[in-house]
Amino acid sequence: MDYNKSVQETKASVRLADQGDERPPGEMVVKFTDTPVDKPSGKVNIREVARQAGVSTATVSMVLNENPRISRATQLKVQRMIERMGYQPNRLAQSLSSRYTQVIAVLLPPLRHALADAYFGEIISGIADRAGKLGQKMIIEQAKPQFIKESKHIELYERRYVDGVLALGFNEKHAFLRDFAGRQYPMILVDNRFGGNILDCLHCDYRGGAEQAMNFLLQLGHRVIGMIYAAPESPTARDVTEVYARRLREAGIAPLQSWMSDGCFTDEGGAAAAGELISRHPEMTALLCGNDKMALGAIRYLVEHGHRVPQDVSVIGFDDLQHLAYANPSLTTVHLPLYELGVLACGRLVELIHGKTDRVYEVLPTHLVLRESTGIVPHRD
Amino acid sequence: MDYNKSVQETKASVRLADQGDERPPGEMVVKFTDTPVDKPSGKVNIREVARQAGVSTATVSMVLNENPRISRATQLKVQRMIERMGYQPNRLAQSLSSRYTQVIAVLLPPLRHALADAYFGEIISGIADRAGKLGQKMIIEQAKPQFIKESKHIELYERRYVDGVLALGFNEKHAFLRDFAGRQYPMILVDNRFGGNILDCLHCDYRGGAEQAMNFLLQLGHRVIGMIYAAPESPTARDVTEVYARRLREAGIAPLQSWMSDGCFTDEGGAAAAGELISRHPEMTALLCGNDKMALGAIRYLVEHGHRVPQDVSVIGFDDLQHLAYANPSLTTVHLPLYELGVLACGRLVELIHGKTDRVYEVLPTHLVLRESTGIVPHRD
DNA sequence: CCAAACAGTTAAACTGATTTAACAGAAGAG
DNA sequence: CTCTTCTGTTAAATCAGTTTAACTGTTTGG
Repeated sequence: MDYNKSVQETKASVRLADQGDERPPGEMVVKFTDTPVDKPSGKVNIREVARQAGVSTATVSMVLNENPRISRATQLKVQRMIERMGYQPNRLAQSLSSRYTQVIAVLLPPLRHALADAYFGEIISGIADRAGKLGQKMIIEQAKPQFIKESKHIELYERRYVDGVLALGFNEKHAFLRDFAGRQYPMILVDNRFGGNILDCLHCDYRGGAEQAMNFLLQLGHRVIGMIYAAPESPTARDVTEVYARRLREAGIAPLQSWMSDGCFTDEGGAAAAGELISRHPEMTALLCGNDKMALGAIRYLVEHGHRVPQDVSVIGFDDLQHLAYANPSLTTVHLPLYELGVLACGRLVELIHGKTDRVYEVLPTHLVLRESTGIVPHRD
Repeated sequence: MDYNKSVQETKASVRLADQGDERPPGEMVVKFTDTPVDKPSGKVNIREVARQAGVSTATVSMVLNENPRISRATQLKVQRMIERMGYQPNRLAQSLSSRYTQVIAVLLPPLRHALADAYFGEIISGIADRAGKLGQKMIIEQAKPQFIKESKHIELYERRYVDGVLALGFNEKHAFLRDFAGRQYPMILVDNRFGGNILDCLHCDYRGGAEQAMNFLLQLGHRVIGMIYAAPESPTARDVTEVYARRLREAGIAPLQSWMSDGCFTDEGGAAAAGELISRHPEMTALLCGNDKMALGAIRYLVEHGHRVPQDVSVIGFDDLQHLAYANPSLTTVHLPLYELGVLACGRLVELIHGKTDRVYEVLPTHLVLRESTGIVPHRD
């Protein structure tokens, strides 16, 4: 039957007038007006497009979604009409009826200014670029205690805000991550791993980076090497301290517990830790730092207290943040491919969302970048 | 319809149970006592809640939206049921029928790693915090050329992705901003203004900051003061150069065009510009820089080429980025209240979205932060 | 030549909320 | 003892899409 013929010319008022008489459900009633084909005023929706193109909304929807069951002729006809009317599908309606919101969330720890942190910024940059290419929008959310307490991380899915989450800067202490163990809600833990391999995750090769850094310091002749670590509950952070201790022992050096100090991943913490280590062990000639910020703080402390870097003390960081190449002295550091990590994480997450079931676990290679903050061990009498 | 039936089956509604229908009570009991009130399986939607609570979906919706027309008794009854069933309204459906998506977008310029930039990060941090408190989600979008060409910035509204946009890091060169002049789409230009006051905007008091910086340098005895600027198409950036030139003239100094160089807002650019200025004018004793990054680059160049900072050359930046207090030397800089700017911008945007019509235009106070990169003019023979 | 397979399209049933006009019942006014 | 007003609640329309079963024609196979 021709669709056009089945259309009845009915006005809204008419329709209301005869609503009493139990129309058979099969009969379709469509408003039909004699307006010109183009209707510049008012919002265009799929029904309007369908009417003007002389097809059903199902057809328009299928054209929109490139369903192969639509013939080339119909496809062109509808596409032209979409073009002419400047129609753009309402994505709320699309998401409501399809299974996907096309939005992912980036979850950050509740640090004061997490977004101003170059470490997170670099990863998010990668995520954003990839998300854009995959047609995903990205929302950013900070996991404040209140947020977790109210299970807002699950609400993100349940209320259909997002299809998936990328969690940055969390570790095994963050118990809420266990809510994702069932894989009911697509989530990838970025730049860390989780005990028992119960979560999908991706991280940089901190172990390899630490290995390179320690080899370099040992080659330069350093023996009394301190370590400014942070977040011992983080597996990747522990990787660094483990390699640090192992390489020292392998070099015939017995590291003391007092060679290590917690710098809390901050500049202030790094400075304080450096102060502690140097006053405990004035003979210390090198410091391995868990991130660039702490390294910066450490250098700041050392220089302020009359130790030259690198002539008296060498310092190595982790991260390779952009502008620290411009610090004075510029920082020798382990380069972490944070941008690439973001890109990869986003891609993998979208795969998970679309039903891929393989456990995500990848480790991205790192390498040492030599700059000015390291030098050969000073000769002392 | 089935709604009425379900009302009768509900024990809670005693009032309704004995109304007109004259059914034998046995029948009602038999029918539905085997269905527990809680239905753990399957998604709960508003219809399910309404049925279990013995009310209509309209009532549940009104309870959800705290409509005062609902009686206290009904409100409590429904709220308890919502609690019991763990119901959470689908926000896609809510947004589809209400006028609001409860999402705002942060639009960033197409810089390589804009998100890793502390300047943007600080503002976004403020936006995120405020947005969270106002129940808004925040999506982040980079305005690549392709994005603008395809009018995706308008699509954000038309396809109901967002209710409003905060534009960061744009200036008068960015023609797409004119699309917002009609105020049809709520948008606030953050940390800049736009010719003819045709856009809502908020920015820091660059003029006042520049004034303080110049006064300080002049007080220290500096006469030959260079300026590393950037983005001359940006009104707020021009504020700084204008004040720079004016204050010099007011101090009886005639600044040359060659005292200024473009540093492109980057470390590299700052270093290059410093090199240019110092080689053109070896007698230069101070540099005013348009942002902290360029100041950092400039210091780096100077130190590398045997100029001591601040003994030979003083350097002042703009921004007051967190970690530059830990640089060596630490940076004297004009503090911009970027976090607060973000907080305010978000608040104002939400007001616009909710129909406020006053033109937004505010200027936030700035102040000079004294650190180590500035000192009195060196004595030369 | 008839039945089965196939291609293209549509009607109708979803998705899950909000909103408005209508309505029933109680209270207050005359 | 009516008539009006006020309150609280509901039915039904609406937002704007997707999806599926069913329904035409048209080929193709036996």
